[in-house]
Amino acid sequence: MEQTLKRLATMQRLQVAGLELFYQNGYHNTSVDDILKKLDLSKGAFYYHFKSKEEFFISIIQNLIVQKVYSALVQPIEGKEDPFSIIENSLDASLETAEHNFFDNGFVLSNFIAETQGKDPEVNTYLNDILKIWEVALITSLQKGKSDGYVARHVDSDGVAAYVISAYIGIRLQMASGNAKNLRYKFVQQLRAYFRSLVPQAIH
Amino acid sequence: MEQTLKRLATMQRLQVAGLELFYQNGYHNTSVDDILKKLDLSKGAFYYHFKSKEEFFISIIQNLIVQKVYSALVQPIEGKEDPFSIIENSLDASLETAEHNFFDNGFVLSNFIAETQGKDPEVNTYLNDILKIWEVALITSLQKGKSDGYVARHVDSDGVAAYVISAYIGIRLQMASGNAKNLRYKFVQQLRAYFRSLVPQAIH
DNA sequence: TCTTAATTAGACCACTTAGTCGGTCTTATT
DNA sequence: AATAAGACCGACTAAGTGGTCTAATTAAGA
Repeated sequence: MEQTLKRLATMQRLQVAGLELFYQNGYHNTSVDDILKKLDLSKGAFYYHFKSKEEFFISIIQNLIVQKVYSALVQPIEGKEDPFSIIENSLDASLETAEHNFFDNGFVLSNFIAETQGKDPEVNTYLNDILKIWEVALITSLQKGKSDGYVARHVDSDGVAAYVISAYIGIRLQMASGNAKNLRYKFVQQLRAYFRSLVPQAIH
Repeated sequence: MEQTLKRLATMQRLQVAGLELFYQNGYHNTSVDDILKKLDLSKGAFYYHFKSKEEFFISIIQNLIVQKVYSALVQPIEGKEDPFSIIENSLDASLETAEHNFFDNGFVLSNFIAETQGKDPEVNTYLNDILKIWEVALITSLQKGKSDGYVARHVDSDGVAAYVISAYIGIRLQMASGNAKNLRYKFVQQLRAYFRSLVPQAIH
């Protein structure tokens, strides 16, 4: 019992430090030794808990990254109100934390997807699965919004979801290169203009 | 004279092969030897023409990538017609070539920007400069569109440009993970809806 | 043809990488 | 206290890594 706790604690420490370094320097550009040095641990410890660097990365994806994305982008839009406003709010909130994070390096998910494209197909799959979760949540929210009269009937929910995801990925990449505050403001403005075109028109 | 030609030819061969491999496997995940092996050249040849791997990469960026982006995304929107339709056309055309490229790994520029974020600040700067060129072209086009009556006066050209770039970056990343054709169609649909909200309203 | 310079070959160096393995310490069980 | 299992250490290996250097080859000009 105490044992398992210690085991999990060490694994968690490794994963947290690993994610931080992978996110900062990229997966291929971060060595296992880098992570170990940061925690004053040894090779033995690492390979006792994980059987390879890749498996380690996958465990990070499935434990930490899923969580991050879910709590920041999926859960907030599971309400019953106007999809457009709750989506806008969740994106804006997420951009705000990015803006105030001095070491922001872009959207974790899209960075890793870009890096593992072609190479590392297995890892890439796990990452895309997370994107898919977000996509489904968006689509669900939009569909419900139709029944509730918030979203125009003719709207293609799939298309809107893909477009929203695209825009978010792109703006995060640009924000990481400076001028985050300004970009965030512009983004929300345009997102709003876009959403306005998808609202049911008042009869006149 | 013959010399210079040969020199340039070899450099070009190295750059083309380098870009291909960097694009496929990432910059950090491609060794100089990989490139050399592909061309049956030796270390000596490489370091005779380029003084380091990084300088080599920068030369690729400034020769090949600039060209690619310019001819695909900047030049096509330098017309005098409706900005929205020429922008839409240039993006669609660019997505079409991506769709039909079986080895599409996403948008070259954004992939490299993501990879060199934090690490490799110099390289990152050169890449962002190219994005900037595109941004300026978009803004110019939109501004001209206002005088010509294609774009509503109240529109924030900077914001629209940033938003268009974002969306394009994001959709390219998603397209690389399969289902390209469908995504392209959805993207253009939504882009059109968005643009409609930025057109001057007919007086009624 | 002889000389000189441009270009390429490839052995070599110092260093880093992911992963292994025999051993050690620590904790739980009897 | 004795035993066993869990957790960790750190030297080591084999395969790369970017980059250097000398020698060989090729082409140009006299």
